[in-house]
Amino acid sequence: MSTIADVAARAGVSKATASRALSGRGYVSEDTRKRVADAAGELAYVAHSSATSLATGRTQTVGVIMPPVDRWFFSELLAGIQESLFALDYELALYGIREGSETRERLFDVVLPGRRFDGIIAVGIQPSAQELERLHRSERPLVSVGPYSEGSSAVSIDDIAAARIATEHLIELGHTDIAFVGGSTDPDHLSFGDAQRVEGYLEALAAAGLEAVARIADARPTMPGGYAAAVELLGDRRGRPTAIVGVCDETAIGAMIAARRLGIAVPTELSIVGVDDHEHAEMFALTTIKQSPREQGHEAVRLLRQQLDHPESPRERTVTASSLVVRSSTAGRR
Amino acid sequence: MSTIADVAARAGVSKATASRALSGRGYVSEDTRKRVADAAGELAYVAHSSATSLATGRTQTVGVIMPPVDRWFFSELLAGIQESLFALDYELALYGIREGSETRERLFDVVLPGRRFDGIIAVGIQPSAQELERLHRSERPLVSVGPYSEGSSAVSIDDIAAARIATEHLIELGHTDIAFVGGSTDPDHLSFGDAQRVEGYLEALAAAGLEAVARIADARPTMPGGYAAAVELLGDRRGRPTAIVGVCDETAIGAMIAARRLGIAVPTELSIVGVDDHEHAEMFALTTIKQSPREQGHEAVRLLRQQLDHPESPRERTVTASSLVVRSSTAGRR
DNA sequence: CATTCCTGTGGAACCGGTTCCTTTCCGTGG
DNA sequence: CCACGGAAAGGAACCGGTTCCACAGGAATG
Repeated sequence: MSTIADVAARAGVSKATASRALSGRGYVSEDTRKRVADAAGELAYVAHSSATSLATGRTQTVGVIMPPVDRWFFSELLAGIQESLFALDYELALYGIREGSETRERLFDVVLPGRRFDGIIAVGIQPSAQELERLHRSERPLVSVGPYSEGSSAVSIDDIAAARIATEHLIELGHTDIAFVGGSTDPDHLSFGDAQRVEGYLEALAAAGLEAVARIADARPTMPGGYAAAVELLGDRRGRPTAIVGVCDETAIGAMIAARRLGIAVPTELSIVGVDDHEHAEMFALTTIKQSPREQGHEAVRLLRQQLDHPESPRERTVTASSLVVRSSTAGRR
Repeated sequence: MSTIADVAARAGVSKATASRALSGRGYVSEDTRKRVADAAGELAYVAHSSATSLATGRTQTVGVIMPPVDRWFFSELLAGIQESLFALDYELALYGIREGSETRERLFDVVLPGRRFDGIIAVGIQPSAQELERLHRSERPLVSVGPYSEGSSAVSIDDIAAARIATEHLIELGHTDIAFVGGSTDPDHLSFGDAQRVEGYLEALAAAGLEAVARIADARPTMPGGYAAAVELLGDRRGRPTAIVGVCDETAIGAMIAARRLGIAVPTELSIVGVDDHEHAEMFALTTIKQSPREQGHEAVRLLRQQLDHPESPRERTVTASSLVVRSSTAGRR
């Protein structure tokens, strides 16, 4: 492995000049620049990243803190972040967060102050006041995706609006008995965005004077979760709702499959609407609210870069639009 | 941000002693060690990772090269890798590979020689001879998951056996007209493991003297992919097969849903078997071949660590077992 | 013609750790 | 009593870059 000293020697210049020639900063004659470039090429020289980081104070790495990527939304988001970072020549250090706070502690106590990265994208976590304080002291810009924290940039969907629009769509179709699948009585078990979706559902009902009939079924935000919850919800033939709002498309699709198994026709006997526009939504002809997690990933990187390049620029908050996509899982109430 | 010099000054010792006290290497009196530890605690000292890397030549980072995590298998695998690396105090640098080889080139030309990580886990890619050569020259251990390359450790499922067992199961049930969903006529479009699954299917048929009736339907390894292929395959009422092997569970589930839509009863009129034991397999009562991608992730890290700690140790190849899980999507031929 | 400015380059310091080498001190064995 | 060995600690070199500063030479300006 060759070092910049080797390159300099071969090109017959000093280390300083070689460094300038390669980075393009400072005065170097065209002739010298070329000689250095050739020497570097011949030696297949690549700068040692740790040395560069130590000297410059920048690591060209972004830390991404994220829940398990087993949900479509997160995997798409990660793909978006990856694409954008790659285009900007940044590395991506991935940190998973699980239930146990052990991970989280170590992240904030050791990893962050280790100055391993220039900035952070935190997905779906709301840092505590103490954690925010640490972040702030570490002087590293943070962009959160999902929850919004004072003093940092954020990109989020308006989860309240999304669920409200979904619910309103059903109300407009004449439904009055609309259940929500995917809530949780345990607030710790409900992600920030999912909690807001519950809220949006309740808002829409209240606006239509239907708050009294609100029904929230617990379910994990997965297809089996939606399936199980729907089996229970729809089991009672007379008491069952005429429409369902799923906390996300996975849940909605699970409910849809449950309905089919129970012999309940969708959409004639039961309307279902989801949120996300999951890649499977089209196959199931699911009416849903479209989000673009991949684009949110791009946006998160854009915001982070803004702060990396211009540390004094104001924090921004991007709220991405969501739109209703009507397919064939919803129909007017008979 | 405090440095080790600050800690040393506060504890009244030299940098060298402070370093030894904190790392636990070399002679330090118990008394001094404690003073240094206290000083470090008071200053909330955390070593600068770039400085440590530069000095030691180790980055405590593992590069993970992986296809998009939108398939369940890969997201589980990633989760497994993450868990194990975290437990070992290693960072995880994630690199996505997409169709375009641009990513791949940059990876091998710039990222690898930049000595950003101590070792690599490559998932589902078969490095070219030239790439292997580079890897070898960079002296960084490689563990591949999936394809096996000469001179590196690998963890893989026996994909051939998996598909063979699935197909044999159907043959034992009396099926003779068994289609495979999820092949591809374009070999570039078929991952290494998926190609082996096609092979296993053909092997089983051949062993039963059924090679003449082999039918391979093109489909992407996703639920919609399986759905679309199955709709076409099952559309012809008289020519349709009595059993289907899916290249993976997603495809198999897609086929299952297609069958239901077409009014074909599973398993009485059509048996379906998948490969993976996807988290949704149970909900669909899908008979399948169980893999444990998460454990494969753990295993990959174990193999890598082996090489990091003992560079001269022989390369290992782990082939994880797969077992048939019979649920209710398969039945004897009527 | 003297001053100033700008370009091009090299020497040396620096980033923040780790580690080699040396010195001092003390206890032990011959 | 002296030689020796091991514990404890410090000084300095080193890892491989970047950048500050000094300096030389030529062009432009007054």
